[in-house]
Amino acid sequence: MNASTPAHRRGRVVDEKILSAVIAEIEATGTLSIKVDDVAAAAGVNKTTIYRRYRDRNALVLAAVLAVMETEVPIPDTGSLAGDLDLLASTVGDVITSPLGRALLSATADSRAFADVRQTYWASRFEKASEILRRATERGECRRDVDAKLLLELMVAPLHFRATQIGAPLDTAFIKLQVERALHAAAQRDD
Amino acid sequence: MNASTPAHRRGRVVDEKILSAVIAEIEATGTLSIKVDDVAAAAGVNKTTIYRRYRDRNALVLAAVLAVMETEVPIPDTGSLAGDLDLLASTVGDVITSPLGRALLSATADSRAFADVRQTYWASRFEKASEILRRATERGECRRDVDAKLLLELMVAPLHFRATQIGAPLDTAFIKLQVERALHAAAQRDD
DNA sequence: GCTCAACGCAACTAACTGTTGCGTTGAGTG
DNA sequence: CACTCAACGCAACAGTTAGTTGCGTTGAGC
Repeated sequence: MNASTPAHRRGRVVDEKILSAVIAEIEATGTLSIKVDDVAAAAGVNKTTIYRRYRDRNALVLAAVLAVMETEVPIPDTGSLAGDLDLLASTVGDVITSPLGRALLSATADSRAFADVRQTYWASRFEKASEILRRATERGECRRDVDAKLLLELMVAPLHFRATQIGAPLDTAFIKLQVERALHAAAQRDD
Repeated sequence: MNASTPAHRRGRVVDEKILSAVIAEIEATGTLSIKVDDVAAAAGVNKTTIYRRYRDRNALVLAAVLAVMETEVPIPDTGSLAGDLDLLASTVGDVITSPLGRALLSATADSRAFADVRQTYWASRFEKASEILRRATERGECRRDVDAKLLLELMVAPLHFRATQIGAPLDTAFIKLQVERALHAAAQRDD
């Protein structure tokens, strides 16, 4: 990401060891409140080395989180709007219910920086997923005046709310219901 | 809550001072990660006294949160389903966007106990608000086979998602949109 | 084989949580 | 009024974790 980094080969190897250790630790504990000492031990690296690269623990966790979020999530292209939304909703559901996902989405109040990360994440995700609606419009499966991002937001919101607040399992029936509501909103008006 | 508490009059006064100090501190910092020393200072009470009543900081915060949540929220009764849902959505929006509400709803990963609190809160809230749908059904404003709790959940979810994840303001237009979607779901089928 | 940045290591400081022992206060009882 | 005993204040303490500092060690590249 930063081509200006001179850093001997050692540097890059250590970077990866640290960040993957952070992720492993977050997944193991289900919390962003990980201990720097644990990360150092898991990465086989001294604590001092970590603090030479990151200002404080927050910066460390933030870097690891950003690294994960940069992994591209493929945009579904099944040939039909229903298929695309179904696949997208399932994928989002998986992310939300995974240990790492839950830790990321729930940790918020303690850091303004993470608020930005969340907002950027969803904005980017909805932006890219809008491609689904664009293709659907070309196929005539979708009204031309549909707000793609809003439609996606309203489809994902119930999944997120149920997983984080209600605590109920994200069963396939519930996911399917959200997809159907989205399809209904995208459908041509009959009146 | 505990009738077996003998406690001289001093006890109850101190209880209230402590809990309200906790709430004030949460509102001020926007976090549940408050410092016990600060609470003690704000309550004009010694730290030891707090630890004599609550096992640890988590128990203290939990008690304060529960005390707040026990304050009854009035169920709207405007005479129309649209009016009731509009008022309900606005109230929920206010809660979600308030400093205290945001702190409560976002703090989650660090404590299993808080997960139960959230679930209980929404379950209780939707249960009581179902009365709105029951009255609407009696007035013929609502289909008889509507799942009241599900309808309310799907109306609230976008508000919560936008406030906590998207970070966008909860403007009246967005709230009104959710109310209209709920009304549409409750409406008699025309086919 | 020389150099210098990256790394390891140990010993700190600082902040916060939770504990302990003891002295002090004050509401209820005789 | 005097006595009692639980509730409270207080100070000092132990334990954990974040973050720092100074110095010795290593290893890639010239």
